[in-house]
Parts: sequence; structure tokens; C-alpha cells
Amino acid sequence: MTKGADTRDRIIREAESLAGSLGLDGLTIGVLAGALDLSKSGLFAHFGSREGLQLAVLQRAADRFDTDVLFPGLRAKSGESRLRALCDQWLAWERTRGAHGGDLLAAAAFELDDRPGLVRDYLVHVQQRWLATLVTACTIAIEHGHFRVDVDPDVFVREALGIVLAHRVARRLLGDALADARADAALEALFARARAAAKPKKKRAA
Amino acid sequence: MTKGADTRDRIIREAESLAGSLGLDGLTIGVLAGALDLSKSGLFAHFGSREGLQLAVLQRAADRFDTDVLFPGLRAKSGESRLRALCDQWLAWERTRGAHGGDLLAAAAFELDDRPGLVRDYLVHVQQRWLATLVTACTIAIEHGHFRVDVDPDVFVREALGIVLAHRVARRLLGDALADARADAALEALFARARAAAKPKKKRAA
DNA sequence: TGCATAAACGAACGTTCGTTATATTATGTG
DNA sequence: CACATAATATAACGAACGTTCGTTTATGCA
Repeated sequence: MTKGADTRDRIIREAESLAGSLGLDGLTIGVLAGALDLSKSGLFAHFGSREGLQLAVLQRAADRFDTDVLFPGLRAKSGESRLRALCDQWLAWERTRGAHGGDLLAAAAFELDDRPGLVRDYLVHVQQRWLATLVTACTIAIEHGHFRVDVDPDVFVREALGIVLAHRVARRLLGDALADARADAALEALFARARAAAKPKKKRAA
Repeated sequence: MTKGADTRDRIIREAESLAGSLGLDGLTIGVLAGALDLSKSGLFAHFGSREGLQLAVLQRAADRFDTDVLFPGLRAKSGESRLRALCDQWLAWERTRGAHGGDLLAAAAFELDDRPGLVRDYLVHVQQRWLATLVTACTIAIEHGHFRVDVDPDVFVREALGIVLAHRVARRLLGDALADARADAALEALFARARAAAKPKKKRAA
């Protein structure tokens, strides 16, 4: 009972890493089995189909996202600080690369956006849930008076999404060494913009 | 002489469309040949290798990008309006979907960011050139006094990139019907923020 | 220790992959 | 029209794909 679950775990972990660089669709049973010194059929039996494997990998990534990003973020006290914690963790997660291959969820978002199926459906669900969480957090920040009332939570969250995605391109594709710092700065600027002006500092022109 | 170039053209056009939904890596010679009623080998002869095909497709996409986005944008008079035209065309290009399958370049940016090779190298070059163009346009907008001097062109361009990428996710993955309008609004807000305050309107708090 | 069951294996299935020869058909030029 | 060359097709290659099957090895409980 426990043995099977153990290998299943090992498989998914390795699969997540492989899918990080080859994409969910580039992930192949033969290669995965080879990397783990397992037989194709032995590995296959754990999932019943390739789609089952992909689904399991995505599910694991989503779980890990909750553990590393969502839950830690939710521990911050509600309002701006929680929203900030969520976004910071998000960026930190996005940065993570190597051991576990980058942000599988973001990559899958671009990979699967035109390919119907269970895998895509699940991904959509996951992403929607996450964005909804952020929208809620942002709304609360407004209610608490941390953010101006004319801030649109949907717009805010979409900007955050843009920062994360742009960061990935800058870092992984373009190899921009300053990508991390720039993303942090962009996030800070986004928050500063939304903040209720506590001390109405004069706006500087030119 | 002209016949071969013709079919090569037909091939690349279809390939671009296919790669738009299946990804550059999902694009397969057999399927492509089937879609065009060609033999695999006959098609193959035009490119010499799969990588050659992928490269040709990417090159075509880049050319089309120049035609549809870069050149029209450059026709606007330099400064803010040119930068704006470039960004507007960019978004419009990103929106394009169906006939030619979405934004292949953006998809490839996520697909290939971890896979070394000629295709990736070329993609990096293309993307860097485009972003550099935008940075230049933004710099000029500052010099012309359209934008405030404290605007960082790199930051500005990265925000624009974020808007485009987030728009794609919202539209194609999440199916957000308001994605287009929201992206337009985000872009307008970005420009408004960078604009030199002509009439120093009082900043409103809460 | 015995025994049911779970877990992994090896081999093979039919397809499809990219690629390579070799042949056939179009094309354009002398 | 003849002929060189360009364009496409046919056939086959070895490798890898996802999947199935029957068998063997390991595990955990009586």
C-alpha cells in the first residue's frame, strides 16, 4: 500500500521537473521511466494513461503552489499586507527553477490554451481559483482603507499577472540578470499606486 | 523555381497556423503534410530538417510581425504617438487568432525558454530586437517631453509586455470576454501614468 | 511460514516520428 | 521537341510513442 504511493510520488516529482523544461506535452513516459530506472509499463500502471499522468503532475504542481504560495500568504493579516504576501510568494514561486523546473503552471497556461481536454480544464480551474483569491484579497484591502476605493481589483490582479509573466520571459528566455529586481520594483510600484494617499505628497511633474 | 517557392509558402502558412495551437514542438511533419495533401518526404525536402521547418515558421511569424506591427507603428510620428501605435498594433496582433493561430511568438517564448538550440536562439534575437525598439521609442517620447523624465523606459516596456501576456492568458485560456477591453484600458492607464502632467490635476485620495 | 495481493517487469502491439534513398513527374530553357 | 533540373512521390528505415498482456517479484497480513 505505502510502497506504491511512494514510487508514485517519486514519479510525479521527477515528472514535474521534466515537464518544467519540456512542457507537459513534451513529457514522455519512456523518458520519464528511464530517468527513474523504471520500466515503462511499471510506471504506466500508476496512472492508467498519459493524460492521467499529466493530470497528476498538474495536480501536484497546484498542491505545491497552495503550500508554497497560497497558505503562507493567507497567514498575513488581511488587507494590503496579505495581498502583498500573496504576490511576493507568487513571484518567489515563479523564480524557482532548476530542482523543480520553473513555473509549470504558467508554462501550461500558454501551452494548453488551445488544446481542449481534461488537462486544460483542470488548469483553467486552478488558475481561475487563484486569480479569484487575489481579487478577493484586493477587495478586502480596499474595504480596509489600505487601497483607494477607485482601485479595480480585477485590473489590479491582471497587472500583477502581467508582472509575473513578463518576469518569466525576461528571466528564462532573455536571461535578464536584473529580472528579479525589476519584477520586485514593478510590484512595489503597483502597490504604491493603489495605496490610499496617507500623506498627500505633491505630485512632481517633469 | 517559382513553383517550389510557392508550395514552400503554402507549407509555412499552414505550419504557422498549426503551430499556433499545437506549439512549435507539437508541429509535426506528417500532420502538416496531411493537411496540405503532400507527401512527408516532399514536404521535408523543402526544409532539410524539422528544425529547419520550425525556424522557417518562426521567421515567417517574425516577418509578419514586422509587417503588421512594427512598420505600421513606425509610420506614426515619433514620440508618444509612435510608441502608442506600436503597442496598439502589438495588442491587435496578439488578439489575432483563428486563421493564423494566435501569437506564435509569445507562445514560443514560454515553450522554448528552457530548450537550447537554433530555434530558441532565433526567438531570443527576435524578442530582444522588438523590446529594444520599444525602449527606444519610449526614450524618444521622454526626450520629446511627452513623458516625464523619471519614466524608466525598460520598466515601461516590461509593463507593456506584461499587459500583452496577461491579455493572452485572460483571453485564450480563461476565455474572458472582457479581455480585449481590459487590455486596452491597462495600456491607456500605463500611458496616462507616464505622461507629463500637462494640467497638474489635483490627486484625489479615497 | 504461507498466501493473497500489490507492484514492477519484459516483450510485443500498432502508430507515428524524423529522415533517407530512389524513383517519378513537372517545369522551364535550348 | 528534347533535355536538364526542380519538385514531388513511394517505400522503407530505425527509433520512440502510448498502451496491453502475461509473468515475475516484492510486500503485508493470517
